[in-house]
Amino acid sequence: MTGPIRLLLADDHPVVRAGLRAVLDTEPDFEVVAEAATAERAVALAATGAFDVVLMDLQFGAGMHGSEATAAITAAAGAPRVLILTTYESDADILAAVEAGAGGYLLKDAPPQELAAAVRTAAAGRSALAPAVAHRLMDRMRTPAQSLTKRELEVLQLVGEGLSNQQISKRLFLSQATVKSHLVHIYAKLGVDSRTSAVAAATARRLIRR
Amino acid sequence: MTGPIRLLLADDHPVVRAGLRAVLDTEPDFEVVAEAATAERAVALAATGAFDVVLMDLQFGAGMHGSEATAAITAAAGAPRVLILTTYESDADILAAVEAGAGGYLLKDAPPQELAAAVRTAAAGRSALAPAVAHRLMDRMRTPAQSLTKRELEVLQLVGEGLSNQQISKRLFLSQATVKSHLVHIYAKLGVDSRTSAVAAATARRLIRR
DNA sequence: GCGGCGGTCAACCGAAAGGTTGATGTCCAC
DNA sequence: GTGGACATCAACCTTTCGGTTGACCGCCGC
Repeated sequence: MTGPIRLLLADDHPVVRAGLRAVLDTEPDFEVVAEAATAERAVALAATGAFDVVLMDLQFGAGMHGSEATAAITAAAGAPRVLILTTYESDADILAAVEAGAGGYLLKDAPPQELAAAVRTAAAGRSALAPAVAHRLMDRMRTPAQSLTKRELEVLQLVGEGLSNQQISKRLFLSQATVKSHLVHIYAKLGVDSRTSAVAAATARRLIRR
Repeated sequence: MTGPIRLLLADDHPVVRAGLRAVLDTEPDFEVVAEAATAERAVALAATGAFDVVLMDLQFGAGMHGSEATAAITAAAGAPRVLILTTYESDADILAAVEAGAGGYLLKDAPPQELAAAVRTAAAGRSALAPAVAHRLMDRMRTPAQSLTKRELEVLQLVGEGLSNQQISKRLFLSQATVKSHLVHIYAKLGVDSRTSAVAAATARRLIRR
């Protein structure tokens, strides 16, 4: 890398953007080139090819979700690396982000030097994971039997939001039979026997976000 | 007020503190005197009397909650004004903050100039509310209190822990008919039609703890 | 190629939950 | 002491959910 690492900050909170800029601009090898207040704007800016690393929030107030934007950005050839920077770590979020092609997953409570190190790691083409996130992934590897699949987490997340099987089937373009099938597997893996206890168990294990 | 407005920033995210500092330090009449990464630390610092306004987050990663800290700070004579600065606006959060003596309630997605204006408003002894928050309070005034009774919350809490009506009835020494009766009232008050969506709604409004 | 896994769907049944009506009793406020 | 809010329970009915069995397909690894 000849020049500085060129950064795009994507977060809907002006204060967070200012904080990231303050923290990262002091690093001599970084250059914060632009900011985006929406995921859509981040996708558009990233397509210009003017960035090496995108720092991407997951939750935007409205519109596209961060993981969708990540997928859109990384789909292009010569795309910048995308670093997820969010407040929570749930299996559902982490899997969606990795699936979307994220080059790292950080938590907003990270100290500045950890943040800077992760950006350099991502810029170098390696994966940058927050310790808490890495720990969760290791746990998942160790016990693959009782871990939920991506699809199961997707269903469980919607259950946690209070949707009925009918509503979930429509949201995910499935039949109710398939939703029930997933739920049966989920119950077995979590050792429960109802949707409410599944949500309680999943919340306790931070499998889904509340 | 003779000197500048002296500020204390209380937030567990280094990035957010840096952002607030960056945004507020550019105002000539503000002086960010100190930062606190925990609510406990904020209470201790506020007691020194070296501040005019405290910018307080509600959710800290661990330990005391922001509304508890607010109550502790405002209880003292000659206490600084406390401005809540958080991501979400739930009825329960807002009420707890007002109850605790907060002098304002802002959302983190506020533009910097709105933030600065709110700080000056609070320093002058007036109440500073974000438009979205003010709107919620007006809504609450218009619609009569529809709050859940103690017994209903008790039932809802158990529903949230994943118990069936049968299990709840045994736990509370009731018939299933009574449990169902409570649930019907709960659904009506929350505007939902299933136990899972009731839990989701109650969680979002911080009516029950998870 | 074959088996296993993940994802999809159908049909069926019993159990649980949702919804309604109506009733009793207590407590408190006006 | 009358009305209202809260809590308790019963009977009844409809809908949803939980559980099972069985099936088909695509993908990946051996």
